[in-house]
Formats: sequence, structure tokens, C-alpha cells
Amino acid sequence: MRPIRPAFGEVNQLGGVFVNGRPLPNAIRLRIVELAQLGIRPCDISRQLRVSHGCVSKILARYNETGSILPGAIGGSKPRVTTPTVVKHIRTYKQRDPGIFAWEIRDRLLADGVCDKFNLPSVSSISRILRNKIGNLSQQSQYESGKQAPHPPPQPSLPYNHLYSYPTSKVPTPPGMPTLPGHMAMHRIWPSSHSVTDILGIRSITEQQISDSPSFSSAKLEEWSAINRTNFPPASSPLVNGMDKLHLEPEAKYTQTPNGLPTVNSYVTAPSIPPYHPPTQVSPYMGYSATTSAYVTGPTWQPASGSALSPHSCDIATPLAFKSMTANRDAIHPVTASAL
DNA sequence: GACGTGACGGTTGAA
DNA sequence: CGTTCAACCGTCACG
Repeated sequence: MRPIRPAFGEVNQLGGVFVNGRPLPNAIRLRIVELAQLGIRPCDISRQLRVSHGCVSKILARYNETGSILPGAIGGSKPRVTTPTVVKHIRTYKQRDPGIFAWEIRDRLLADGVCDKFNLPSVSSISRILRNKIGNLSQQSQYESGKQAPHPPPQPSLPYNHLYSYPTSKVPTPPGMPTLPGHMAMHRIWPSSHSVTDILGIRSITEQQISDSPSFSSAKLEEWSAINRTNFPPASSPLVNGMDKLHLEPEAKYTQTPNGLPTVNSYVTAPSIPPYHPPTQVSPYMGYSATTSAYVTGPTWQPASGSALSPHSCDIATPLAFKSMTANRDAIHPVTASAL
């Protein structure tokens, strides 16, 4: 499993609880964007949610840029460009033309469709490959060329390369590919994504998944995780960035949602909203959950009561639809969490 | 006072 | 299986 994480994150200057190195719960992120959309100033959002203004600024900026409220993919490595297939092709080229230059190989990789411009190895990479992996080409090549087609296998490479076309989230904005405009980013693989528009107005897939499906949990999560960096869907590559950010890792892992979502409660005295209660099901990340709840339900955040709200609570008219949606999520996410 | 930004200490996950 | 490395995180402080 994972190392036991700090049972109680840390407390920032505003009194908010956070876990160093980890993203804020999606609920909070969502809340930040929501409030911003409602015209609340970032500084007020910061104070209200007890999130540093730098963070608020960052999240809003990201949202404006990508249309996603989700954090970027954390960890992992860039997928290698010099995949076995690529190496194989390079070898083949070299075999066929021992005097070929690295840049020529590069061109050929591109021309032959072995690579696209985004996963095309650099000349230096090719040189390295030639040096390290195909160094003994002369001998090896003869041997291999014997059993391998003289010409580069047309397709076998495709699936593989395809997979790496836009490697991962780690390469959100490949050279030549400008960061996606927010609106575009929002309508990618997961249309609903986390756009506030969707979240506030339209029932996004997410919401549906969560609120419509009582059993929403592992299945959907898997589905989501499949979108995550780990199992990156190659097909979505061009829009990878935004999509990638849809990974729900933080939410899922932290079980933050049950607690994190709550936010709504603080703003809305919605009778329909179930009283906030700490999840009884403990996930591996319970620690964080707890903190999150503290975080969210901090002193001025008394969701359950619905009355002891932050000063702004009454000023904000959160759409009812959203309220209920959130309430639903609130109720359901513990399951999600436990499923993990 | 509001806000953008970079340093910092931290986590994560593929290699 | 532990380490490395490069990505990301949020906070904080500065301007």
C-alpha cells in the first residue's frame, strides 16, 4: 500500500488544512471555480475556502486556460520516445544504409509513419540509439536482417507508436501544439469534464455517474482511471492535456469528496442537503479525508448546521440544481472512496 | 489590499 | 524491490 499519510495535513495561514504535495480536493477546486464564476473575487474565495490566494489564482488560471479544474498528472515519467519499435526501425534503416545520418533516420521515421512529430526522437536520441543499442550493428544486423524483413514492418509498429503518440499527460502540450483553449479543452473526451458550465448548469457525466448511479464506484472509477495517465488512451492524444487532467486521482484517493464537496453546504442552507457527516468508511486516505473535512468544515464552515456559515454564505446563490447535485455526490462518494 | 509569480518542501509514479 | 527523476502539488513571501 501507500505510506501512511499524515493523519492531519497541515494548516495554512488562513486556517485551511492541506496536504503538502497533494492537490486540493476536487470539490474545493470546483468550489473555487464556481465562486469565481459567481463573481466572487479571488481574494474572497481564498479567504472563504481558506486556500492560499496563490492557489486560487493558479486554479483559476488553469481553468481559464484548459477548462479543467483538475490538477495535472502527478508523478510518473514521460513515455519514452525510443520505443522498441522505433529502435527496431532505426536498426533497420541503419542496416539498409550503414552510412545513414541520424537526421535522415529521423526523417524516415516520420515519413514512414513510425513516429509522428510528437514522438519523434531527437537526432541526439537517435544517435544514442545507434551508439548504444545498435552499436554492433554490423554483426548483429546481418543476423537480424536475415530473419527480419528487409523493409521496415509496415504496421506492427503502429499500435505501439500509437500508444505513444502523445505520450502522456506528461506531454500535455507537445511542441507545436499550443495549449488548448479552455472551451476546447472542455469538450474533449470527457465533455462534461469539470467545466463550471457543466457543473453548474448541465448535469455532466460526472454528475450523472455519481448521482444517477447509486452503485457508482469501482466501475466508473476504473473507467475514469483508464483515462488517467496510467492507462492513457492514445486516441485522445491530441487533447491529452485536458483529458489527462480529468483523472480523478485526488478525489478518489483522498476520499475527499465526501468531505470536500460539502462546500455547497456552507453556502447554501439547503434543507435537502444531508447533514454533513464524516465518512464512516475509512479509506486508505482517511487521514486526508479527515483533514479535508476539517478543511472544508472548518470553523466557519458548518455544513451540517446550515446556519453557521461563512459570512458570505448568504450572499451566494448557488443554483439549486447544483445544490442537489452536490448533495447527491456527497452522499455517494463515500462509496466511491470505499471502493478504492 | 489584490494578485501574479517563483522558491520551497513535499508527493507521486514510471523507468 | 528500492532508487532515481521529473512531473505535479499548495503554501508562502515578495513585488
